[in-house]
This record gives sequence, C-alpha cells and structure tokens, in this order.
Amino acid sequence: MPKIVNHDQRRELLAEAAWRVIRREGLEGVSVRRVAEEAGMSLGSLRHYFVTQSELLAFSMQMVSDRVNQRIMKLAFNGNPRHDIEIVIRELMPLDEERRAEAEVWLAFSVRAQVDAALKELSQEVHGSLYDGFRKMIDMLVKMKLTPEDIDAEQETKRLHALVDGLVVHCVLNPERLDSDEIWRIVMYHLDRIIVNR
Amino acid sequence: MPKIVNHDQRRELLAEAAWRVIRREGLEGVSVRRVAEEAGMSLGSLRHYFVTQSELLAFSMQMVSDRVNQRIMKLAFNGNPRHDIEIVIRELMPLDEERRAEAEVWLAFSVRAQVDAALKELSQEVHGSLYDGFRKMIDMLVKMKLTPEDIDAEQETKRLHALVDGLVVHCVLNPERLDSDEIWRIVMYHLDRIIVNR
DNA sequence: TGTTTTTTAATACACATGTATTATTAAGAA
DNA sequence: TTCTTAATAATACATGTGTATTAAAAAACA
Repeated sequence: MPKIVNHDQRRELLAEAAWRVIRREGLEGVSVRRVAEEAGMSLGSLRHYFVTQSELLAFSMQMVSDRVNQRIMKLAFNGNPRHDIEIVIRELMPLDEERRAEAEVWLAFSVRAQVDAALKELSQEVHGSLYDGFRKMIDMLVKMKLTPEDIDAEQETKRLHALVDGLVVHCVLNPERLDSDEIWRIVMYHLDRIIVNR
Repeated sequence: MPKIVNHDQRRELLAEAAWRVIRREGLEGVSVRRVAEEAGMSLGSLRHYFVTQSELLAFSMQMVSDRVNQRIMKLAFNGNPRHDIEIVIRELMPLDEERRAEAEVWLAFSVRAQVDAALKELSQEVHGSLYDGFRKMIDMLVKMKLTPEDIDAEQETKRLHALVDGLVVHCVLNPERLDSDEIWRIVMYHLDRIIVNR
C-alpha cells in the first residue's frame, strides 16, 4: 500500500500558506507556484491536493469561516446576555494575531467574491449567518426587556452588524489609527447604549 | 504646432475606463491593455498619459477621493446641524449609481493599499480626513447641546465613522441583503439616537 | 500648402502565470 | 525484501503581462 499522509491536514497546511501570501502580497499575489513555495512544497505536490487554483482559493476562503465557526461552537455561554454577546463578538474581531489574520484574509476574499462567482455564495452565506446571529442577540435582549422601549429590532441588528464589520475593516485597513483595544472599547460603548440595566 | 488635446480630461477618461474594469473584473483585472481597450484607445496611447501601470492606478484611486471632495465642497449648508450632517454623509454612501461606483472602486483600492505602498498614503489620508469630518459633526452637536449628556465625543466619532463605513461595505458586498434605501434608514436611525431634540 | 510636434499605432521582448505531462521517489503490505 | 501505489519533482506549453521601441498619422501655425 502507498505512503499515507493526512490529506485534509495537507490541504489546511496549503491553505495556511495561501493566507500568509495573501497577507503579505494580497490576493493578486497568490499564484500556485508562490503558495507551493510558501508551503515548502513543489508545484506538482500542490496539484495533488488542489487540481486548480480556484479550488485552492475556495478552500482557503472556506477555512476562514470554518475556523471562526469552530471557535464559536466551543464557547462557554453562561446565560448572561451581555456576557454571551460579548464572547461571540470577540471571536469576530481582529483582537489578536489569529483573528487579525482571519479578518485580513476574509476581507480580501469578500472583495474578490464581488467578481468571482465561485466565491460569491460563501460570502453571501456568511453575511446572512452573521445577520442571523446578531438578530438572535438583539431578540434575546428585547425578550428579556434589557433594551430601551423604542428600539426597532431589525434596525438595531443591522446597526450592530454594520458597526462590528465597520470596526473590523477600519482596524484591518488602518491599524495605526485604530488598534484592537480601541475597537473593542467602541463595541463595549455601543453595547452600553443598547443594553439597559434594570 | 501640434494637435492639442486636453491632457487632464484624457487622463480622467482613462481612469473612468479603469473604474469600469475594476467594477466588472476586479482590480486584478486591470491590465494596461484592458483599460486601453475599455477606453477605446491603443496601448501606446494610454502610455502617453500614464507611463506606468502604477501611475494609472494611483491616479484612478485619487480621482475617487477628488470627486467626493468636490461634491462636498459644493454642498449647500444651512446651519441646521442635522441637515448639514445628513447632506455630507449622503455624499459618502452608495445611494445612487455614481456613488455606488465610487464606493466599489474605493473599497478595491483600500484593500490593495494594504500591500501596495504607492496607494497606502492616500488610503490613510482619506481615513484621517473622514475621521476629522465626523469629529467636527459630533463636536458641533455637543457644542449646541444636541446630544445626550453622557456621550464621549471621540467614541461617538469612531462609532459613527465605523457605522457609515460598515454600511457602505455591506451595501457594496451584499446589495441583495442591504439596499441603498435601507442603509440610509439605518444612518437616520443612528442620528435619531445621538441627536436629541430640546 | 508645408512644417513641426504631439498623439497614435504596431511590434517586440522578457517574464510570470495556470495547467498538463512525465519521470522519480517513498512508504507500507505481502 | 519486493511489489504496488500514492506522493513528489521536473519540465513543457500556451497565454497574458508590463514595458520599451519604432514607425505612422494628425493637427495647428507659417
């Protein structure tokens, strides 16, 4: 029987190499040769795991979403709305190096998804999932009467969603002007204003 | 004497062609050949106006910023804070086709500026100018005592800035889920909450 | 009309790219 | 150890790219 290597693990290793190239040189710098070199592998080897460049890119994008989802599923929710909301949002923002890498790579893929049909579906799906997640947070707050009386759940959801993503984009594109501590403080500031203490 | 053409006008025509290519195929689709073809011009002609591709890209990015600034400078401010804030923000969001084109192109350039030193400066400069603009709006509101007492001007500025840009990004990347009417409604919703009527 | 100068067009070249093909290597079971 | 098969490496090819060079065309003034 043949030499056995963990196929999925190898694909993740290559996708991680792709992430590094994206962060360093942008998505337009991701040639199959460069990713193979970054992974310390030959072109032919890469091709055993990804037959086309499109496959490599789609997998690399999907991996961002998967990693974030995996972390969120492992979170220790305690039933306190403010706490549970905070720990979810924390997984979505570039507050440490791991999350920062994901945010940078995700932004690059999101922009490309505008003109690449193969990536569009995942982009839309994740946007929808995030909206649904934020919506659940807001609905929970409303249900527990922890919000001001005059709020509109849908508007509040879209506002929170846009604020979080806006902060992520600002932090990724202008880290000198807005560091990770600061964006987290602004999220706290916002939550302070939509969650009332009764 | 030679044939006379308006040099600057020609450069804008080429930059507009570049915008169209960016919107259709992404920034990675912008080769000098494709832009020349899109402008109905030969490669050699393009080269008379932009010696390198970098020049073309830098000019095309700068033109986004210039166009928005020009519109803002022509606005009819009337001294009513809410009105004046609204008409400025309206120029920054993809509420019609012209502004939508600018938003899409600007986002593409912003992401590339992360890995392209020639574009980084403008990206940062515009981010700073926007922050300063939003800061002036908030300061004006505070000065006129139109805000709740417990607000923090810096935090409110960053919140508004991130919210606006977050909505722009959402509308550009997911127009099916969030159209221009909706993002404007959310801006209004936010302003309703930071501007009190006394 | 003829002259001058800019604009335009055409071609060339070196290089990077995605993909395909072929030979070589390595690992595990008989 | 030997054999089988997957994994790896090397090479090839057509295409698109940025840039440079050279020839042709067009326009305005004398």
